[in-house]
Amino acid sequence: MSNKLTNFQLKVLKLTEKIPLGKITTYGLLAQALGLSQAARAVGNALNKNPWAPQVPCHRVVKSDGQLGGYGGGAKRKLMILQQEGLGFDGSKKIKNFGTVLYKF
DNA sequence: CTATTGACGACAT
DNA sequence: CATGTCGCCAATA
Repeated sequence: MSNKLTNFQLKVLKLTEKIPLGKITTYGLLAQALGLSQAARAVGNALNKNPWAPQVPCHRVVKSDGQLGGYGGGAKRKLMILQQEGLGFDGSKKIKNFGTVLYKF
């Protein structure tokens, strides 16, 4: 069982798990919640290894400008899931009412 | 320990 | 508004 998670990963996954249905957050905000305001990249990497997906809604984490960002199963998958959760998209690339659906810690 | 990589962010052009 | 460049952080080889 070589699935060993670092402390950093655990923190990220834990916060991600708290994102309410129908809302989203950003990699940067997650990083800030961890005290690392500039570790957005590292956060994305952590979610990429998410061992408990989709139990941990990593699909609710998007980029700071309202774009989707990436997803382990493919960006398309992420888009569909978010739509199912009631989120709207602008031109199929940006989240509608970004500021409104954005969940802040 | 050093180098490379990657689901990012901010700014410049 | 679209693209490019630099900076940041953690994980991995």
